[in-house]
Amino acid sequence: MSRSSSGYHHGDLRRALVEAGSALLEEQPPARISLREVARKAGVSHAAPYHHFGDRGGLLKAVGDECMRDFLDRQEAAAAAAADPAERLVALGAAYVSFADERPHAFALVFDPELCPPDDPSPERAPLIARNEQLLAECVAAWLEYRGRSQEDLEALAAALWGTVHGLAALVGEGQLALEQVGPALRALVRHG
Amino acid sequence: MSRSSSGYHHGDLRRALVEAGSALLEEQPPARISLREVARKAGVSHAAPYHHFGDRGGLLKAVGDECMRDFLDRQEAAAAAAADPAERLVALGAAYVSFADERPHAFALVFDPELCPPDDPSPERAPLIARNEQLLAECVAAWLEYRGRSQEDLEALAAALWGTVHGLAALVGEGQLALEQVGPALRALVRHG
DNA sequence: CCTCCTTCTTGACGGTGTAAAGATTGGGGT
DNA sequence: ACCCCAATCTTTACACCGTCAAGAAGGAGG
Repeated sequence: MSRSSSGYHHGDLRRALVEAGSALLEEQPPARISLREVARKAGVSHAAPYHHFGDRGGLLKAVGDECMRDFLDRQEAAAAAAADPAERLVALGAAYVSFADERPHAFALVFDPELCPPDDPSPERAPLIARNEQLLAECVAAWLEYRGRSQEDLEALAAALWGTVHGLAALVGEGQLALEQVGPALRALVRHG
Repeated sequence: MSRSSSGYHHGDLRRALVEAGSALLEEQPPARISLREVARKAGVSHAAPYHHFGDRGGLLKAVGDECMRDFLDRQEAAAAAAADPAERLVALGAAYVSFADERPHAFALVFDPELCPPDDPSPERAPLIARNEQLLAECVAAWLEYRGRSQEDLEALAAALWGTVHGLAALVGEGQLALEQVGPALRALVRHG
């Protein structure tokens, strides 16, 4: 079954393709990844992917889902390891930025509006998005309570923090900003109101 | 000279191609814009662009330069129209975000690390980058003085503000955040330290 | 054992980026 | 005035790509 080295019936081609795509993504931006190259890397014909993913976008989206999972895992692990709510918020942001720094193409794919649309209702993506939103909301809510403030503008504050961290991450991922500049930048932002 | 409708010697093909590319960019993301389609739109053979721009990337970069100019003009106009340094900083950010909202593909192109590398030393791009950095630095410096604070961490604060605004702009441009959420988000960020 | 259904291959089509070679034209030197 | 040249654009060609249609291979259930 899984030990068939003869052409047809690969065993678990879907996973193999996603892994091949993920491997290529470490060295190439999403736009440069071709379906045929992924198929070649997985040792199958160029049309094989079409049965598992409808088209090129489908494959890239599956790879993006994998990246999103990694991205989320990292945020959750960082949040879990923090002591108090303030540290937790910082750890969350640090995980966000360092992911973009270490895997810029994966980060770009996750936020590519063509390949990974933001309002994707698919059963693979939707729970990930929900979990990420919830994680952020929880951390911000805990921090607000920790500081003894009202939860009134929880949503707005969450959006603002998301924007700040996302912007720094994007700039780092695109090479516009060095990772070392992020820490000082955030410290300066806290210092001035 | 410029009125030659017969095939060869277009007159000002370079500009025509950039304009055709810019027009396509209003409806398509950079990745979907093909050299041949741009050439077609300009009424010229598919290999014509190669004499003016080395390759596809060259054309897209030229289009990106044009977008960057628009982007900068908008920021400068917004900054010039503001009364005091505080308003000026807000206006700068608002211009940044609204550009990403109105022309998401242009925004994406300007910050595409493949097509428009961040450390591009080319004579078209370098002055634009410098001008933008200077504009931000000036606005932040003026604001610091306006508030009677030290200019010590000017650079770090500029990076932080850039990150914040860029993040919100990117999220809006990618459809992850609605434009209406940006104002409340920033207000919440100011409210809490 | 035979059949069916899933999975994968082969082959083909149009589109793309790019390079090489050929056509056209405007302008400078005589 | 002419000729030649260099710049500009076209034509042709090639490899690669995404996608679709048809066919082969093999496992699962009768």
